[in-house]
Amino acid sequence: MLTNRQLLVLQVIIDEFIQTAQPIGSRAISKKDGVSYSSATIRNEMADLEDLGYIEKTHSSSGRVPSEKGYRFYVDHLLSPFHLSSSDMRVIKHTFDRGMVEFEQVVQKSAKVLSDLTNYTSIILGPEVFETKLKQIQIISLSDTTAVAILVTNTGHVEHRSFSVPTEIHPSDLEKLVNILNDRLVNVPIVKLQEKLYTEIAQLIDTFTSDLDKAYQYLKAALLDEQPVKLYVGGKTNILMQPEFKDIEKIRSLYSVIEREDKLANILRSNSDGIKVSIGHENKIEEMADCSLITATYSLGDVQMGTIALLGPKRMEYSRVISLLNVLSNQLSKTFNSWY
Amino acid sequence: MLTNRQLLVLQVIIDEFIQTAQPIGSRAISKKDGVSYSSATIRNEMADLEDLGYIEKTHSSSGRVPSEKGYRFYVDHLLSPFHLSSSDMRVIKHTFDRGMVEFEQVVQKSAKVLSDLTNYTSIILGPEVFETKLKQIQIISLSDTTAVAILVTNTGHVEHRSFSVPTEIHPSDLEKLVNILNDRLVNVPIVKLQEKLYTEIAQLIDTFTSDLDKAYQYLKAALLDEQPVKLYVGGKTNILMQPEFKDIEKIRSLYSVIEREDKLANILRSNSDGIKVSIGHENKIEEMADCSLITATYSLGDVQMGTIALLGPKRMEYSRVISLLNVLSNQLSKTFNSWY
DNA sequence: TGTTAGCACTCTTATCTGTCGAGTGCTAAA
DNA sequence: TTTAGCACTCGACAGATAAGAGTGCTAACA
Repeated sequence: MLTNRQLLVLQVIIDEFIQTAQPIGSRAISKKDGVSYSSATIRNEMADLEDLGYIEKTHSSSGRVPSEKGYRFYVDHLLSPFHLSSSDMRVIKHTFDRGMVEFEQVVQKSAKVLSDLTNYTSIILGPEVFETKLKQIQIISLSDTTAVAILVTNTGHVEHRSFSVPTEIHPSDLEKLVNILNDRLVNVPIVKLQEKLYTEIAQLIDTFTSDLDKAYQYLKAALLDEQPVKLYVGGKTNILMQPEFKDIEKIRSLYSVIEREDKLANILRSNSDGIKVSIGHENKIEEMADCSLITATYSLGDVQMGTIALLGPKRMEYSRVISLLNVLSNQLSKTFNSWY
Repeated sequence: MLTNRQLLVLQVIIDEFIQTAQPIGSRAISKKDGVSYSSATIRNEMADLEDLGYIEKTHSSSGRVPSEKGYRFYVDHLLSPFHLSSSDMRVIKHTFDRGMVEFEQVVQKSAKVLSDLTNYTSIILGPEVFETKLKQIQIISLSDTTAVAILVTNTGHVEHRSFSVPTEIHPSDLEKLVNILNDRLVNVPIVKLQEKLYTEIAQLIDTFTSDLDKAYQYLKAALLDEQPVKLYVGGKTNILMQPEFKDIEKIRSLYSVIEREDKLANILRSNSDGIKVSIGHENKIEEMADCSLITATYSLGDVQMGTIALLGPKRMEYSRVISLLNVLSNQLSKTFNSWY
């Protein structure tokens, strides 16, 4: 168990390091407001904190910097509830007040606000098709040989696929087919689509002409194409401003992760609920060992819809960032719930 | 007018510098295959080339590097027609052979191929709405208060907007409205949509009930929202590998441009036809003064559809890159033309 | 017993110095 | 016209030195 004084010292070190990114010396701590001990006393405490693994030296005669264990402790026990500055709140309110009606727009603006306010990189995982249901299928012929299929979900999400139509398939067949599909598939969860298409519908189709079957084969291929993950990243270049990333190699390896949207999406998805903080090596991805990732979820009703996250150096303004994510995830949930 | 020997020396310097990124000395040139003069002779020629502004020294006793004027001359006069290696061709063919049917997919894969093959950053400007025509408008109600409007163009492009519907608007009104719109607007160029909506349609609506007018107001707002530019960027991190960008400041300023999609789109749009090379300060954007940008266009029939570009250091493999862009822009045009 | 002052020690950082080598420009000879 | 030779320039690199920040330890003090 840490003594009160040790807690104080640890807190000062981390608070200070978060601001300056420089190792903190005993003298600097003893001169801080609220600290009434001499530098020698502080030195003793620091030696103990180092033994316990909460802080580290960068070299044998340097000041101390927080270790990952130190950050973890800080986040778990030392975080004071933070009140967002009124200017922060104003910016957020202002963003959400201008009555946006489109999903992408809301998410994109949110990502921008987040990265602008924090100078970190924001990542938002768009709504999963999970639990969303099919509202309608439409097929529109563009020419004799091409058509575009449009799927609309109950959340207002639109997916579309162009596909080529062999000339031997008659437009009326397509139309019939779409009617069948709409009959059978409306309100089916998107994740069940594939299954339904392969069993129930396939059987039904069999009872019709072979022309219809051919049309079905084409449409099926178009509909079941893997759907890209919707990921919105804001402020990618903010990372470049952080002094811990003055090394090009680090930037390169980190960017190589950020560009891999599928990987990133998986990481974000792993957060089931609430706010989660991953510090340094707590991140499963080796390349993110120098970063912290803070994720929060937003939802539609009771259904979790997506994830919103901030990626920055381990030396993050945890308190502020967590408050911001809280406010923003609530805003997102509120906005979406107001729509449906 | 440059002598043949000067041409030779200039060519060797640029070829060599493109490969090594190091200043080239007279001795290195004289030892090259195809050069049968002593280093002293080369030195004299180099002094002349420097006076003429084609090459520069990095310091008073260094080897020479090409100047922008030198690159310009190289691109205009010294470029030998380059034949793509068979492996390059294979990669491209392989990408386009797998029967893609969707616009976004094709463009995205193209961007990836380009950046992978060159280790530069590829930028593709998606099809402009210019000249595309409206194929169909659909409105699908999601709930009592929300609906999504879908526009399909003759090029298979799909745009959608969610919007909220006040309860006083009856679904049947919306339906009527859509029928009117489809009647009047199908085959109207997208760029003319706004105009038409404001004049012709507005008048027509006036003759109906005021309910319809209200629905129209809502729909109009949804349809006329500014449409985002479609820009696909591949291999952003490739820039980090170039030795000329080992300085973080340069990366930051360059990335700040790449992230500004609207700005980037404007630059690409300025290329009207064929292949265009912008070297260093020839780029209007100050931040791109250390880069070269090579753009090519692709088209549907006679109509120019979009632009495809590569961004790299001034020290680019111009010959290969130009060939690649040629092949790829043709492939794109061919693919799209085969669809419609 | 907890706290503090003092001091030797360690390590980083910046600056300066001298040396080496690559490359040039010029001159004179072939 | 071409080339060999040579003095000169400049950057890169390796030590050397000094300054400064910070520590750990010991002894004195309350």
